[in-house]
Amino acid sequence: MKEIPKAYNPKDVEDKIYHKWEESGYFNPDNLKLPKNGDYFSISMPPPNRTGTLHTGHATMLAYQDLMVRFNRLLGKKTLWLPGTDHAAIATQTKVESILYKEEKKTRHDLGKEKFLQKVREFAEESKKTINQQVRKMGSSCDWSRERYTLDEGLTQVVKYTFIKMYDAGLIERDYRIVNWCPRCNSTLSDDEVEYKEVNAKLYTFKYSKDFPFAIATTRPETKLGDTAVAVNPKDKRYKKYIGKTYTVDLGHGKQEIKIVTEDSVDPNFGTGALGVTPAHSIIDYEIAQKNNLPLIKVIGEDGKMTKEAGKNYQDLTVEEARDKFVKWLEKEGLMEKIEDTKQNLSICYRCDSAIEPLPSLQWFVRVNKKVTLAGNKYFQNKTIREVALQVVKERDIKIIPERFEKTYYQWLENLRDWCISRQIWFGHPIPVWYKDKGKKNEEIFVGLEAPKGDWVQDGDTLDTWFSSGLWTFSTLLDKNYKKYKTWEEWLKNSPDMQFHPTSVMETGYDILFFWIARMIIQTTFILGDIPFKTVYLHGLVRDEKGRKMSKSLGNVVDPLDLIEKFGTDALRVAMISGTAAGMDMRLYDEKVEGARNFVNKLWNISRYILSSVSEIKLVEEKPGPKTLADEWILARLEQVTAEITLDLENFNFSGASDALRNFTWSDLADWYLEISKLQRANSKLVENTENILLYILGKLLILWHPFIPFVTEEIWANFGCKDLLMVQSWPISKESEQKEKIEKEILYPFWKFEEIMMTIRNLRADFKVDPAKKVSVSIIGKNLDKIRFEEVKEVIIFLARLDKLEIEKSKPKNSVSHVLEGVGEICLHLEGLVDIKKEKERINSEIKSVSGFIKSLEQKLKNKDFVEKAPKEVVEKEEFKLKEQKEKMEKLEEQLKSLK
RNA sequence: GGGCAAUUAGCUCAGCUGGUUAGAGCGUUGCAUUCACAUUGCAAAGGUCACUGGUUCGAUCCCAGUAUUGCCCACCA
Repeated sequence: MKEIPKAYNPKDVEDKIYHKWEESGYFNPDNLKLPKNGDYFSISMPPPNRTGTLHTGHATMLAYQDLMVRFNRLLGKKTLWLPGTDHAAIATQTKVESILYKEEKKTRHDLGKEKFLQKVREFAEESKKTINQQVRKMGSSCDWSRERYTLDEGLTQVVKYTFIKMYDAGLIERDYRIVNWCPRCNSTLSDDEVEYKEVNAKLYTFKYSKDFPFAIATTRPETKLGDTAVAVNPKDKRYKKYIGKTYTVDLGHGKQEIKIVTEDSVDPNFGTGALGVTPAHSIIDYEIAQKNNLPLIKVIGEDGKMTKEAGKNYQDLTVEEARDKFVKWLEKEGLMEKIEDTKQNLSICYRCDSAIEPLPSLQWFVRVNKKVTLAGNKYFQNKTIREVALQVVKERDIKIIPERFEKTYYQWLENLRDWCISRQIWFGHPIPVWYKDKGKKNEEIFVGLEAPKGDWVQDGDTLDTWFSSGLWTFSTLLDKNYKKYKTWEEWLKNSPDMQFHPTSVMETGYDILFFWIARMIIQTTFILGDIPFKTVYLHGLVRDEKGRKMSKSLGNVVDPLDLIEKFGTDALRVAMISGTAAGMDMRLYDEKVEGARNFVNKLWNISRYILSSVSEIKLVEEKPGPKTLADEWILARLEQVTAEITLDLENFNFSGASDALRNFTWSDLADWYLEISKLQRANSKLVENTENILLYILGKLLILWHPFIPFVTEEIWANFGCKDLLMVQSWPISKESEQKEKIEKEILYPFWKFEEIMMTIRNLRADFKVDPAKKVSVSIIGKNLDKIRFEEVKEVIIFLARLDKLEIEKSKPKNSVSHVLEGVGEICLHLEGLVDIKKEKERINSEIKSVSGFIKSLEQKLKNKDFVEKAPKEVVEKEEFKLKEQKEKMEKLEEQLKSLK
């Protein structure tokens, strides 16, 4: 007898087990013993931002990824899960700025660039430590020896090369365009980094001047100081006569020319139907201006204040001040017609929630609509970035799960504008561009890895953080010692770890489909001429109990570490994976994790029962021969559930796999076979074999559960006294050829037989036979079911009592039960009753009709060559099996019908 | 405005290309329980699969429409 604690206590084992794993070196694929077929499986961990701590989103991704990684490692594949962190330029800088202000009431400018960056680096380093510790807490089996950081030397080198290559190909250019400007972050943002918020606003309707023929409406009067046109719908009769004319107006800051132009998108029913065009401060207006060759007047500056061009009266005022002043002026001049309340969709910065100010600025852009041809690149042959990004998904080089997100992705690509990649942030990858005589007429530009000799000044901006994240799947696999390689091409080609590229799966939340997934596809196809990953699996977002998004202001943020503290990592992992479907949001709350914890404890006690009671603890690797029907049944169920969850896991149906395994473990194994085993072990002829079966099943079960709940399974495994760890055992799957035979002989037969008995007993169902004498007989026969589950047998009686056709009273069911209780070997009940032949005939006939229809449709399906050839084997086999089943059923029904006549 | 999804038990959700009796967890109710496990066992109650039509021998599933909710994108100046 071995002493095992009554309840599983995760706190006692988790850290200890993780240590064991880490020390074993098995996280590193170089240390795995591998079979000949060299299949690999790799995942790049989406690098958490170095902004602080782990949240539920991270916990979710870690649970899913570790599940896949452990499963594939057990399958014997060369498995790599590469961890790392992201510098998250804007997010990290913002965070440090707010800490700095809170603690010292200083801004980054008070400190100066170098000192401030030093602070950010320290903060990022601290965050990394915390995060890595928490990633370990989740049980992640990632290879720490390959850990990377987006600001690593090697990765920085890749970023530079990529920039240069894209610049040389003409895909990156510097241009003066309207950008999204965040006055608080003091930086540009890409279109995807802009969010929207509905706010109450005022809609002002006014005329530019007394002699201007009609009024316009706007929520932002102060920008009208920069208007150069008014756009009307070409079909709008009211304004037809003014189209093409130019008016000179004075808005109190000098003369300005307003031209009347047409634009299809103008809604004649909104406001006055006339749109004041401010080319410098609205992207739409900018596009209208370009079509009509209108000048730009920049009235708002990067600091969020009015510029010189806004006129003396307004210069240096904030936007709000300028608005008040201008509105007062309009009212005084009698130009204001009305002020109404309205709702406005305000654009805000996704990091700091400040209002975005669109304004023209000289920035670096990635051109998405320029056709390029790259030597040796199978994708870029006279194609644009947009076309290639579309192609790889449309042609299924990359598969997205769930599929519906492919459509979302296409839509994003259709609306895609050039990507602004320069940021006026200090923390990040400097842009590898140098200028001579910057801003002067004879300005020279140099794009390269290092500063050229002479009087050159580097671009002060940094790159969008997603520019470096977009390279993540391969930049992390390149040899750290890049100096070893003569050329960039050699580095890409000959780095040993590039054997893991393209990565097998990219697993992440659907919220960064555009931010990240799309960028990786764009950049990787450009640089490597290859895809970054074969499959994208998108999980949903974690919400609170009421389905709300977690947010600090609501105070409903769930800390995964709290849940781990309360229920253990394994429980949290199961809770996150079960009861969800791909891409669907999930709710997380204590009760759910508690349920999972209870299951983990159940598994613990199953093994406690087995391990503490067998005469000898040993690993039984060969399947013991079954001696009873119950043995046959449980072994067959194990095979069946193994096949089922293997298929589920391969098809990314994680929730289905965990449900199936849980049902097998709890209902079949614990509730049935373990009870039966107690009786079998009382029999001296069966005891040894039964114990072997228990040990065999437990061993396999631990492997099957390991990807889901690695800690508890590894801890139980240790009791077997094996040298090697559970995490590197072999997944129990038999060879394909054997599999088919097994299904016929070993799985189906005992499964159905025992299942039938259980069904009969449990679900109050029995096999009916109607004989010519109008009598119904119900019989239940099961060997080796003696003295087991008497409660269940009671149900049979209750069932019979419910069939009012049967003369139940006479058979005294209660006595029958006691009779059965005492009986040994066989349970046999026999009851008789009357049946309505007419109704029975009708029932059978209608059933025959439906079954024959079913058979017909199945036969048709199997005749269809397209289906037989294209559908997966399992599906075709399943259909064939169904046909067989239905034909048998048909025979039975016909027999029944005959017997009624 | 465009798109995507959801609507299944009191609650949270599964349901894998249409097939006998629609499932699970939690909750509720009753009973049991020194024998691996109260983090337990056995059972019960609880569903017109949102609604209306259509296709089919057969629809929770496919098609059309309606209603409600959520999300994404575009954006109203």
